[in-house]
Amino acid sequence: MAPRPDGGGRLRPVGVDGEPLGPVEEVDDLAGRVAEWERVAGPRWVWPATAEVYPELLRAGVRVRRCHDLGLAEGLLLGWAGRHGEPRWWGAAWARSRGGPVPADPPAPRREESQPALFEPVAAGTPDVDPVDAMTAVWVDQARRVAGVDRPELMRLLVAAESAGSLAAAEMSHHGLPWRVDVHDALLTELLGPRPAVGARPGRLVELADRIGAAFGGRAVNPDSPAEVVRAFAHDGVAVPSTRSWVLRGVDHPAVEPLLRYKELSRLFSAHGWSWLESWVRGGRFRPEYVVGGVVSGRWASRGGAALQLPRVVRRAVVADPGWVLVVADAAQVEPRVLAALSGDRRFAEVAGEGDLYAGVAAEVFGGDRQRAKVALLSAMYGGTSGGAGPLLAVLRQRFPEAVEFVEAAARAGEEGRMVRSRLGRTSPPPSAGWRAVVEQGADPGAGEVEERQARRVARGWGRFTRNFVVQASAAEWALVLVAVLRGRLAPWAGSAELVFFQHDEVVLHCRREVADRVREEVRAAGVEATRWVFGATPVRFPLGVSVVDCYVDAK
DNA sequence: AACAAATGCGCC
DNA sequence: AAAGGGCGCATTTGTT
Repeated sequence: MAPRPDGGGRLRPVGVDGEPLGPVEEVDDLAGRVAEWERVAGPRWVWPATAEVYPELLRAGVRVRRCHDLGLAEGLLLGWAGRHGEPRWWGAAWARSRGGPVPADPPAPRREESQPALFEPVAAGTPDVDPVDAMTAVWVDQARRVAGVDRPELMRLLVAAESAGSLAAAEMSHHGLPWRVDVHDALLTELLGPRPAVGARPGRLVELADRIGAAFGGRAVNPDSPAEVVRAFAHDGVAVPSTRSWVLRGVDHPAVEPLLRYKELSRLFSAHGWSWLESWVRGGRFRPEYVVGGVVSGRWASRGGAALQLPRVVRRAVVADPGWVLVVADAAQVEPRVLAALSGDRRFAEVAGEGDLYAGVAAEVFGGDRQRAKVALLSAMYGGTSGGAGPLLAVLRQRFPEAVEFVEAAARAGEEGRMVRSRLGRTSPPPSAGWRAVVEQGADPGAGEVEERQARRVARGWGRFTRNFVVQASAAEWALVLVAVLRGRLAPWAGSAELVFFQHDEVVLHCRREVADRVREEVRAAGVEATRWVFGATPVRFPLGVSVVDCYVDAK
């Protein structure tokens, strides 16, 4: 399908090999035609980019079951080939498949002009090519490239899940997260005082700033300025490297307590205060825009409203409509479970059965000390060794050698500048030319100690990235497939149960109270199904904590 | 005045 | 001995 900026477009049914099954249709009401096709056939829509096409369909009241997002698929396939930086929109993909010069960027949509923007790049090169033909060619070419990777069935799943995720993302933005402005406002007033005039600080912050000044002997100190705060501490004979909260917590000075409180409240005020409410909540809904695959690891990013960083306190304002409830599903300890499944470490997989994984590991090797087990595992997955994690990791390795070796191998690959891949085939970007230059300089026989040390540091840094990539990206895939499966399972409940929020390993649904129990079961079943899709017959379990609540803050 | 980097903190 | 993955956003500080 080739949409036009004016709401019309061209489409044509094709078979699985791209062969035409009917004529190209040119319609003025694309949404209406899509709805008809959905009714009679339920096709997989091949289109340029869900984020550009689907929101408008949703506004017209049209949902689709399946799609193939050419841009997202292109990104995955380019990444597989180690060509992460190249343009991934469908026009570039088309040019690439023809061996022609690849246009850098899609033309900006220009609604007013008669020449539809999406047609331009094709028209510019070869005026006689129909965009529907070009898109079909890209789709066929992508299928061919998927078939060429070493586990085509997994890449096929990834491409399908990414597209399904893009549909879910647009639907979540469309539906929105239920948001009670009155509750949020009351919360802000309770913590900060009444809403201040534009440009002014709320009363509670002014009061805390005064206390901070007084604690520094009456000097004027702007608590928002780290440099000033550091100087003020120095003046009182207290050397602090920075004003980070965790640093200040270890400092003995009367200004610390009000400073910490100030930081906390000032962040609430500036990041999720009244102006946030005015910018992002409309008609009782918070509608963030999700960027599917926006993070290298395949996690989603978001644009606007810091949707994926909603602080716990403001979740109090997320309240189901009357007669509705929120079903909040949170996958527990996904990343270590993913590591268990990825590595095939039998003993580790056993402790990654049902229940608390960290406790299981603790019982196995750390004498029941859950905290040490957690530190050891985080260090394995992130590459950190602070807080005495190094020896703990060594203990972990003795008991779970394959699991630890799996992440160590990924780290070595990164240190050597090689790429690594997730379970389904998402590929880490190659390191930059600057990185290679530094690392190679360090390996040079004539290199000095400084260069060697820098090279080692830089190489290890990239190793930490690839070490984490294999786990984080595979975890993101499990969650992506969960969303895709769940979306399918919820289709019969359209209008009574909607996905409204997704955050890495947590989904929130808004549904009528009377269907909540059945929805809860769908969520659980989707978790089991996602595990089977991504990892096959693994003994590892991915338990989902599912709460049915009126308010998001009450989940778990 | 406009832009970029650094700082700090929220989430997973 | 030290060494910690991925983001978005607001504010301050430094540069042009």
